[in-house]
Amino acid sequence: MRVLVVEDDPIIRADLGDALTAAGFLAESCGDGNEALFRGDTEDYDLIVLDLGLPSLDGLSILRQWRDNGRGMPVLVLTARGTWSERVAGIEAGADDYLPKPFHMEELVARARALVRRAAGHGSAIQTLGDLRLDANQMRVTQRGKPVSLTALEYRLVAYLFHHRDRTVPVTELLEHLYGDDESRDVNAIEAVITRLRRKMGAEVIGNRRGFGYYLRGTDE
Amino acid sequence: MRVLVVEDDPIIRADLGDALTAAGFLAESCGDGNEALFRGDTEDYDLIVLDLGLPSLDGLSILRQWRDNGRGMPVLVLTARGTWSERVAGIEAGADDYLPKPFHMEELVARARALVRRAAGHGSAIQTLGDLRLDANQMRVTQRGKPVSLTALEYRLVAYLFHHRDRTVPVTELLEHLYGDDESRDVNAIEAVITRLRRKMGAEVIGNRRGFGYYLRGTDE
DNA sequence: CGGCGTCTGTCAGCGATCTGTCAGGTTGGG
DNA sequence: CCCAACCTGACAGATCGCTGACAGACGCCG
Repeated sequence: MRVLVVEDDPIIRADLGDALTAAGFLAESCGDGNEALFRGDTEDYDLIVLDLGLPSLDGLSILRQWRDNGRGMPVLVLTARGTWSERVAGIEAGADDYLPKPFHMEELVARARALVRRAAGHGSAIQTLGDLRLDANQMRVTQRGKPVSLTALEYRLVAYLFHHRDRTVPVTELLEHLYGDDESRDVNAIEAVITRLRRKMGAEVIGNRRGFGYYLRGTDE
Repeated sequence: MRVLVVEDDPIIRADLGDALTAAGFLAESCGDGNEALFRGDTEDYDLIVLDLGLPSLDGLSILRQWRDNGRGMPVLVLTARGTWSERVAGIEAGADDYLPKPFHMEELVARARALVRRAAGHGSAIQTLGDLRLDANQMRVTQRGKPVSLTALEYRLVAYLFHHRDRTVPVTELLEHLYGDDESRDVNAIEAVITRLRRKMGAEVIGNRRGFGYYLRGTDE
């Protein structure tokens, strides 16, 4: 899950990044409005956390431009003053959720998860597929009730496949979402992770369609 | 836009109904938890506004049960006390948005609209032509309901013809699209692929107009 | 600081599958 | 009738995905 944090205050930005990273997101951040506008337009994020109080370019304008350009990713808006008229403005501009400062990191994380979940079309933080179960809150995967011990990277891959269970996910997409675009990784890196995952969960769990990509299937299918 | 308001206080319930009706929704309401549970499970709403403080049955339990039953409609949760831990609980249970009382009706309406808007954004990636069906999500093609096993290249060709079903596509265009411009492939490469496709799907599916190119047609036309 | 264990990307080799090429055959228009 | 366009089967080289081995990176702890 790739998330972009747009926030000018370096300290808050770092805090947000840390919290989201700890929650299993791949967090990138940016403090400049124009850069944010560009990256939101060109890159593929699962979520954007957007502070409205930016110095260079108004957050609402950025959001509006994204929407005008047809970008539909979930956007969680942060703002310092919590008047309801401002909330309405944010939502009308195309925000998916709204969080007034000050807020608890736990709440931000919960809302971030909810947005990603909702975007994926699922209602609950706990999802099951076959005898597999993914708990987004605890970042745990269980199989037949038994916990599967996964590394952070492995979990992110499984979680991504889980959220896109109805599709075959191209390797390029996995590369984009597991690592930032700046990092150049070999396709083989994904293959290595897949191999390790299959060793842990059984070869049947993750399927591959040559030339297309990977997909998840319950082991009891 | 059909919306269900679940709220035990008759006055608030009426206010909500009025505001939503004025906003263009078709509002139904209900004050009892068990009835709400049933209607949410069996009826088809575009949105549900759910008060957590119900006498008979806890709102969170209702929500959780809906989600467990696979009901994915947007749910906007209302609650009296606005502690952040409660919000987290609501969101974790599968709420799509959260509004603490007291709130302004304008904000509720704005959020309701946003939720419905977002849920409507699920454009279908499935196209049909004759007895052929192309699922862009799964990157799969079915014929008369039966899946056709295609390689990546074959799929790309079919998908391209599908997207340009209304015209005859020149071979040069297919070459350009299937391979990068830099790669020099023989026209015969395309012909080979076409042959393989016809063998898999039946010769009638892909037509050719001598000197012009290829086109797709449903096999039952 | 140094040692230790874990995580993870890279490399190389292997099968299996895919797919472009070639060498014909077939068709259709002029 | 002739030529170009198209079809097709066979085949070999290319590609893709899988895996084991390895080493650099990182964090942890004494």
